[in-house]
Amino acid sequence: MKNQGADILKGSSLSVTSSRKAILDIFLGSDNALAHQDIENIAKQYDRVTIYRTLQTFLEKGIIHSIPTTDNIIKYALCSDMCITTGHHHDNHVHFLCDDCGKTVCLDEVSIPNVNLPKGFVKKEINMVVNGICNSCQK
Amino acid sequence: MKNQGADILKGSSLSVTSSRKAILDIFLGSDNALAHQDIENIAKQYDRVTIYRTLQTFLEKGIIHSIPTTDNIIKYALCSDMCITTGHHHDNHVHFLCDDCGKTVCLDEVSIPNVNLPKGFVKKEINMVVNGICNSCQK
DNA sequence: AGTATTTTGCAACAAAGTTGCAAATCCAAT
DNA sequence: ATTGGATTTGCAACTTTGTTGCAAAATACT
Repeated sequence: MKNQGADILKGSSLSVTSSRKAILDIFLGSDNALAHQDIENIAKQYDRVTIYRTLQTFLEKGIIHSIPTTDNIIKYALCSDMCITTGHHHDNHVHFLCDDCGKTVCLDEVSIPNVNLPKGFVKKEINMVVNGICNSCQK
Repeated sequence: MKNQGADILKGSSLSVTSSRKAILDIFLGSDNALAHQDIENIAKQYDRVTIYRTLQTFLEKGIIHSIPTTDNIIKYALCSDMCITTGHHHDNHVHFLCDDCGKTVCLDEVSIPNVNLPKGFVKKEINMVVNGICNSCQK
């Protein structure tokens, strides 16, 4: 557990740098998806540009995935272990955006149902984002 | 049909101005969803700020809806007649984003399937965006 | 440890979005 | 149709977000 971040980086054949470890640790320690801005606020010691490039790299390597949300802020979350180890994305889960606290979470246990598209449309990827009130804000 | 734009504006108790009519006409004449930038390119005679404000107003009045897409560009499309007349949103259709031509279209005939959320989560709105190849780019 | 490669931070820039305010436009009531 | 009040527009200035090139620093390889 000690060097989980470094292990993930090595596993994706990325060089292990302090900024990458720090950003990865932020994701590992967060229970919700994070926007670029969130990372910037927490990892103040690193340059804006470095954070942009790191997130980009993580996306390409499949370490994180991006979530298109209705509040027009791209959020990122760690991919499940399976994603990282196989290199294939199985982001087949629903995302939830709380209208109250604004947090975006992966509902890993809720998989996206299938849909039938009209003739001529070929499906490659599906994103499903549900807005509402999350379990913490609920009362 | 002549003053469809003006009628929609009056129906939403908005004053009828040339920019609003022009932007509404662009939507009425388009078969796919449009980004702010698209509008700006077509309606060159109007100020950027006016377009931002007009889109904002249309959103608030429920004349258009926004579609969160994976390409990180918010796109807007007209709401169905039912949306506008009832004032309630029934954007219960799937959106399709073509990876080839980049167009985003409403699949009005494909409704979003239901999902069961974990205990404590209350669903208010669902967005479903499918990426792939559209019927025009296929072949 | 020494060298080649990769990554970082800085500066400068480009694009996207916001705000305040005066001038122009629209609407409603004479 | 004209006038007066409210709304909308365009401009300017600004903030935020994202990008690019390059030299210095850190990392990896042997």
